[in-house]
Amino acid sequence: MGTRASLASNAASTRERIMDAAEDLFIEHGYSATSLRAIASAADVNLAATHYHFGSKFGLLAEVFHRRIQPIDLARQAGLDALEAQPEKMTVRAIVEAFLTPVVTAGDSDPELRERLPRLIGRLFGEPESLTKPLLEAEFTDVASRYQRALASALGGASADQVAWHFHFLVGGMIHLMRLQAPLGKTPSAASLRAGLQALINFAVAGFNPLKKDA
Amino acid sequence: MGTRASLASNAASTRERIMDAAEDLFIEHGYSATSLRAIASAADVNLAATHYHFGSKFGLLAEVFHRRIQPIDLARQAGLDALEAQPEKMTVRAIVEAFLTPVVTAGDSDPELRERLPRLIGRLFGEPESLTKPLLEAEFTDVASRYQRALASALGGASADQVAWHFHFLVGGMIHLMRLQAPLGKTPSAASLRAGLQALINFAVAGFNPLKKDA
DNA sequence: ACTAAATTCAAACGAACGTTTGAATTAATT
DNA sequence: AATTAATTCAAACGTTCGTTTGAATTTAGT
Repeated sequence: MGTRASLASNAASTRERIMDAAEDLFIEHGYSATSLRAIASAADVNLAATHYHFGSKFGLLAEVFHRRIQPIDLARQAGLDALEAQPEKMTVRAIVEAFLTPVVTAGDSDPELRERLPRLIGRLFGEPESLTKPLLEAEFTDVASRYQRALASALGGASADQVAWHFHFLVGGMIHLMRLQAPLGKTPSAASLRAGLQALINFAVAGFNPLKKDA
Repeated sequence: MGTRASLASNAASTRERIMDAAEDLFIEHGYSATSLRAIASAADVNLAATHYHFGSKFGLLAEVFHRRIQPIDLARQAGLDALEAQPEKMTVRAIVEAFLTPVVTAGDSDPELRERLPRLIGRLFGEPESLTKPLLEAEFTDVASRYQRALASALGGASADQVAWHFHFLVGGMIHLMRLQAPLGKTPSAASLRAGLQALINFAVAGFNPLKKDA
């Protein structure tokens, strides 16, 4: 019996069906409340296929997450690279935009992805830390601290601690935005993700303002 | 066999031990990943006691949540009542403070509570909506919309939609603040909840500013 | 002290869980 | 066509889950 798939013809089809179904169910019910049997059933594959392709339930989660977060991570790195090449454009607003926009633009080509990606991120940040820490440390910690350094610089050398707090709130607003069907009383009316993102950008840029030093 | 406790002598002791243990474990591992056996064991009570006192696992969660959120809810209502009695003090900052401070002041008397309360709230907002919706609708929706109305008024009649978006981000920042040991790269150094709350107040007040109308 | 209600307890219920097995089947290689 | 590897499959592994039962025990009321 093979231990892991490497490259085969229609194996990707099974793998992808499992990942798609898992993503849907993780979003809807969370990780712990989603069973591999429910995933296999929704994907119309045999239960054992989940372990054959992903090794374990957590391994499946890791790949589902990686598939979505990597493009965002790369876009964020590229966005900061582009700003660093033109230092005169390195404003707080530009940095905030570079951090936030990949979340929506990553799904520009695929309408289905555009809907699921934010919800997956919102869900994952809500899972217990013991579950998410290894995932986020692999693909979020680096870019987060890089953006904090850029913000501190653009703010004229503001305190790293204060920048870290504000960056926390920016991320918190982003995550909360990605859970729009969320428990906040009435949801805003024309709730397109893009409009919410623009509001968050304005909110965060204005929120960073008090930290600015004239230097 | 009795169906539910009403008032007895040391029954409250068992009830409270269960709720305390459940709170700890829900915070640490989330709702689904926490078993009633683990709760009963941590509380040093018989497994069946959980069903005797709370009816079901969800019933236990509901009471654990209610015990913590109700004082905050009442303080928030009282804070807005006080501001409405003195309309000249009804500023954006005062409203934001009235909304946020109960989260920390509610635990002023009990140091243990001060540590657990924010983490419980942070955890609960991260649970799947199907689980939290009935809980939050009972004890959060009303006060949230009341604060949104107050903010819209203090901002000189700003658009309800825009206020709703910004209030979303305020709540998102609050929740994220309450998960400080969170997955954000390095945690800010002197991370007392009160310092973070002050930073969030400044962030949010500045964030609401662009909505202000001169009217 | 007696009675009745409230509470605790050990034990078990059926169901669902993640995981493993080993044979059957399909695909790739020579 | 023969051989090997990759994948799918039905079935079961042992464990844990939320819940229920009914008797034992403790507490409250008279």
